[in-house]
Amino acid sequence: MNSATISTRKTIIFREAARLFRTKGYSGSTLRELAKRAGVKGGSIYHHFNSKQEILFMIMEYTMTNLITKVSQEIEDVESPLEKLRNAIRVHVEYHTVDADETYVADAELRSLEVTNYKKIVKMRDHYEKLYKEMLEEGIAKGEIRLENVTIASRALLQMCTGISYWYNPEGPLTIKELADSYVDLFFHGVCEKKEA
Amino acid sequence: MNSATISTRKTIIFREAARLFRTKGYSGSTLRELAKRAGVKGGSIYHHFNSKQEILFMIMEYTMTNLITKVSQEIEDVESPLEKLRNAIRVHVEYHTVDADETYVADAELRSLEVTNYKKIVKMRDHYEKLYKEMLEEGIAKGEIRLENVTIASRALLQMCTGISYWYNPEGPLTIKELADSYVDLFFHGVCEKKEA
Amino acid sequence: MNSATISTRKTIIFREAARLFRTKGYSGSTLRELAKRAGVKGGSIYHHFNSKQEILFMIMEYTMTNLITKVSQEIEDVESPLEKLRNAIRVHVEYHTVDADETYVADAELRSLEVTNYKKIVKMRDHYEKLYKEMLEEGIAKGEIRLENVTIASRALLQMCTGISYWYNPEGPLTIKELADSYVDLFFHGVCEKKEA
Amino acid sequence: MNSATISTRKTIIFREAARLFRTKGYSGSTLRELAKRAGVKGGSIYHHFNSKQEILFMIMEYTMTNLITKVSQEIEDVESPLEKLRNAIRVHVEYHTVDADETYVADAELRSLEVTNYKKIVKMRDHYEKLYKEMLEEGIAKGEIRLENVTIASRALLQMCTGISYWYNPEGPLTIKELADSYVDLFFHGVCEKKEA
DNA sequence: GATGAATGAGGTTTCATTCAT
DNA sequence: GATGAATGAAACCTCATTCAT
Repeated sequence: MNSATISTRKTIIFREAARLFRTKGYSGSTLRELAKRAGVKGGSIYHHFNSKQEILFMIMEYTMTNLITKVSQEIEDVESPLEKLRNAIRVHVEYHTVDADETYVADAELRSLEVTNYKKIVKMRDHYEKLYKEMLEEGIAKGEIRLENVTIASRALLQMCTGISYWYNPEGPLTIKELADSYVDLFFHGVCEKKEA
Repeated sequence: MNSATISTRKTIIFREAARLFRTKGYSGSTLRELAKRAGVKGGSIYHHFNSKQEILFMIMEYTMTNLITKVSQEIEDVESPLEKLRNAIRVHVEYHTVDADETYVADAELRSLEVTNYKKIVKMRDHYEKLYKEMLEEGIAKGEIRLENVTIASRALLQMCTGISYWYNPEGPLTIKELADSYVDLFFHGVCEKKEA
Repeated sequence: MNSATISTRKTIIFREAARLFRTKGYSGSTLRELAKRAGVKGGSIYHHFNSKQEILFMIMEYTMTNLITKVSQEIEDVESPLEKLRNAIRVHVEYHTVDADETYVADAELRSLEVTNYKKIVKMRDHYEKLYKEMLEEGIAKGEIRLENVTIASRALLQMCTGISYWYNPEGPLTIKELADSYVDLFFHGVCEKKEA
Repeated sequence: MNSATISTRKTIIFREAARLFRTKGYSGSTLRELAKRAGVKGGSIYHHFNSKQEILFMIMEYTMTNLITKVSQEIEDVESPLEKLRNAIRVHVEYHTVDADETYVADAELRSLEVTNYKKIVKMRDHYEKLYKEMLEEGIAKGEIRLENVTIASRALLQMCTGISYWYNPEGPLTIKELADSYVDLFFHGVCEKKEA
């Protein structure tokens, strides 16, 4: 689903679903309301999707695929681990402000997935998390990063950055670039003025 | 509701509700299942709570009250802003591992609150967030903290620490103390070895 | 149940039940609300009555007994059929303003009775209606009343007079006596100025 | 809802609802039974009506509209007040035997209406009652009617005539015309043979 | 492709009633 | 006599899904 170019009915439903699921949660959303928002009547959704669950799954799969692809591309040819991390954070933040609905849903609705779908998405999540762990480990190996627990750190980083889609307002004063820079700075150097806090 | 001492039927329902809401979400949870888990029959829940919504609200109110009280006490007589922050983070982390179900729900189900309840809880959240902003601002004023945007930083901190209740397993290898220390270290100093990353 | 003298808890429940059933109907009334109005807690009602249905039945039986007794006494030693009718209407109207709740319920809730109770009350109703039919027939026999259909007339009369308990306000301008006189006049002479309308 | 011509599922539900509400009262009726009587399964009713309350309201609104329209038309071009009254009573009686279920419900279930609906129907009732009061007043003005209290008389008349829908059996011996004539006669001349009763 | 009607399973809630205290 | 907790049946209503048109 290339949301940039084609805007068929299916795309509209997809996007409205993300928006609706974000607002009311998957269980709290009804297909009737989705239909209304998408400008169709009740059962028409079933011409495009086989079930409510399928819509959710496609949103999450689409989002995870995008995240993995974008971040992978961005760090592919970079040498420095810190440079990689900086790029990754920037792309992550950016994407969480552009497709804020989809990323919010992908983050919040894991528990609403049926078991088969759940496994698929968890696998993608692990893959994505692994990208960060590898960057951190590489940084440690090269002496650029000091860290006790890579798992905690990568989770903390992702949690903190993913949270952006919970509150970011594209019409607010902050540009995406400033936001990304703030997060990079925070994660790299913390808030203390001196080392011995 | 003092969950440590009394364990009436109401307390049991309360706790099972937190556990259930955490697992399946508020909308995805049914009172039938809650009743079964709490060991009562269907309608008996309504002797203790007026509605499903009320249970949710009580969980969130209880959690926010606890968080505000605990953190306030912990920073009350402390001089150094960094010491305050360290204590606050420790209490926050600790509480998110002790009442993990309740804190998870309090974090994730804001959107499931009806408008009146929503306003009350948001007010408490703002209060709680303000505690952190004030610590950060005090730290900046005293030259112990360098920071561009206090709002972003406090949100990032809370998001990152709150995330603990999403994955922490009390039977895993990490002690709460180690966990708290890791988060303090991360937020204070970041991951970079040197300043010029 | 002598409502004039004793006022035990049972009497209070009885009266509040009539008031409640009148306002919300039998099916629309709950024992919890009745309990609250009567100043007791939930299940205490069952110390005085065996079931909700029993309360209803007692209200209706009490009312019909009263009506039959009062009217019978009032016409017992009277010669003239018209005088009898006048007295009966007066008593009927009077009682429908005094025990307005009970009479309203007795009139409106026949359908809420279970089959055994239903039969008993219908028998009393028929008895009561028969009193009026007999007065009318006696009046016809003595040439004081002209009428085509005694059943229709007695029903019309009772319907019209019973309706009082639907709207009569004891604090309004009309006295009970004026009201009764109006109904007697209406039923005796109609509204036409001349005979050939 | 033109019950004479179209007979869609919605119309069927509407009519069965009137019949059911009449038999068991609004509160005493269940949508399950209504569904069964209308030949649909449970929730299907909600494709045609938004709630049980809406069905009740529609029955009452439909009935009051019909009554007002029919009576208004019938008296519109008539000169004599008594002739008007005669026509009005005839139409009223007729309609209460034709749509006996609906008129019964409209009469008996005022108290089951929610506040907004209640106000609307009471307004229509007042309008209808006013038609009768005006006829009576006009008759008094022209010297054709003698009457002390127009309100009492119009209420007594309506109560007495409306009562028909409580017992009229279309398969019984009485034709509608005879019935109407009896009521007109009763209300016009009363039952007394002579004036001085 | 779209729609409106229908379904049936299940959701939250209510309520008469029972019973140990 | 009174109470508060508990029950279970049933109430109204919702909703994902199907299907004939």
